[in-house]
Amino acid sequence: MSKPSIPQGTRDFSPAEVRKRQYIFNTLRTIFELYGFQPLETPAMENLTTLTGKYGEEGDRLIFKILNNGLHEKKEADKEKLNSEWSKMLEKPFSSPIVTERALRYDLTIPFARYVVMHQNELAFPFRRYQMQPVWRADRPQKGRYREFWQCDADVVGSTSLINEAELLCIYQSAFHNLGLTQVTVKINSRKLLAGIAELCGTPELMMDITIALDKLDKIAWEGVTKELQERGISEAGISHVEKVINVKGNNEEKLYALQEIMKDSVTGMQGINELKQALAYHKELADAAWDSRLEVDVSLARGLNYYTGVIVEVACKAVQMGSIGGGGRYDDLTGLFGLKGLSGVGVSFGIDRIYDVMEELKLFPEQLASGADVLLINFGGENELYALGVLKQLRSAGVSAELYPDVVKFDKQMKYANKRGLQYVILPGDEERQKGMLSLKNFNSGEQKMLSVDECIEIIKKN
RNA sequence: GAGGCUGUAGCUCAGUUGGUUAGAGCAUCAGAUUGUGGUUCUGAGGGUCGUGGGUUCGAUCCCCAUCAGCCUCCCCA
Repeated sequence: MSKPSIPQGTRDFSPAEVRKRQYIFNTLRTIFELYGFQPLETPAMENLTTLTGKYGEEGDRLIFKILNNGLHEKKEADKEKLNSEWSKMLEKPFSSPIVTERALRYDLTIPFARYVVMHQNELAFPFRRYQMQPVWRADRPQKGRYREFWQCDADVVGSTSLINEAELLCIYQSAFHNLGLTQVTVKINSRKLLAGIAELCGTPELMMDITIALDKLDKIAWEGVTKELQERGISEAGISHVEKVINVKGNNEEKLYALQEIMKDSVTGMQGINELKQALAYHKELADAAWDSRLEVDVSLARGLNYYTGVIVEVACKAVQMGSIGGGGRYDDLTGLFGLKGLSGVGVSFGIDRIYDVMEELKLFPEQLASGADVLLINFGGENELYALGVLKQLRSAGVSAELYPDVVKFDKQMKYANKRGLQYVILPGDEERQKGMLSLKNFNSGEQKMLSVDECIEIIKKN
């Protein structure tokens, strides 16, 4: 017999971990609902053709594909085809519907776009939805990177208003505030601003190259970026333009003001700046002064996914060495990929596994999440067992979460069980208690024990 | 796709410059204590030293291969 194990990059979540994760989910769900977003769930698997080509070349490689069933049952003619397709797959990155036609969900945005197109006639636009489900990526696991992880997304489709951007920024800030996660920075930029930079360089077609190089600024510093820009074919004049842009300092207003001067010859760039200004202006009206996460215009922010077209955001927590804990942006024609033109969308994503890791490292989970039921009834067997069942019923109908030890085993074993479970109270329904119609209630934290009626027990337990 | 580190009890890890019977802590079980847990004491069980091969009189240790896990780059949540 082999040792039991789980696939690389996946995890079991033990009770205490699930409680903490639910705490995050519940916090986010409350906010999403408060902002008027509706819940949506989509299948764990999608047709492979729905996913391929949406995440770039690297993304395609990371899609978990599902092998078709019943390959051995194919007719002989099909098997020849199967063999040749299989050979191709061994030579190069290649997929064939005869071998695999389904794949695990890679993110929540593309399935959402697919859903919107399929249900366009039923939906009231602008459609606001939130979705909290696992996604899978065939990446190599490392710190903060899993092959199965959960995303919580909020998107609005069918509206170009920058109020949406402002609302989503508020959702981020509100969520991190409610989770007690400080030292969070929400970075904001615009793809149009990046396009404007490329225009200024005289090489608008190299926007992606400039973007990718610029994105590495905090890792490889300006010198490294310069080198990379040279390698990617940007002229010296262009590089000096880029340098001017990234050297813009100050608060958000000052930065945008300065960028306006630099960008004045680029229509697209100016558009990006104006959008940022407008989004921030709306945000100012909507934001709560108590939220302490920073909102920072960062022209080096790029975002990998290639469907973004407008404002883009990314969230980082400076207190912990960890990749981004969230990201998002506007995509002008996402549903166009599935044949529905002219619908603009904007959304944000929370990486809840990373948020969990960060909160764990910073010890931000509330203490009381750890415990489960409130009280254990000791099983003394015989008539006492029946007496205990009656008490159990009363406790539960009063809303006290309670359990009876199901087996008649040694007293100290039952007590040890209660202790290990971290329960607050133990009730001893023994001979004496039963005869008096009372209960002994023991508080496990103080060690104090009293003979009480059921109602008194309920009152004390509920008060705690 | 490239590179680095680590595989010894259920868990976390010692260990042997190659030697007979491989250890500790935690956990588990039993007892001290058959209606009082969390503290303490006593005892017990538990290992193909990741797998395969090589060197050797002898390998958990050295060499090669392989698998798995962790980490870094790339990319991302």
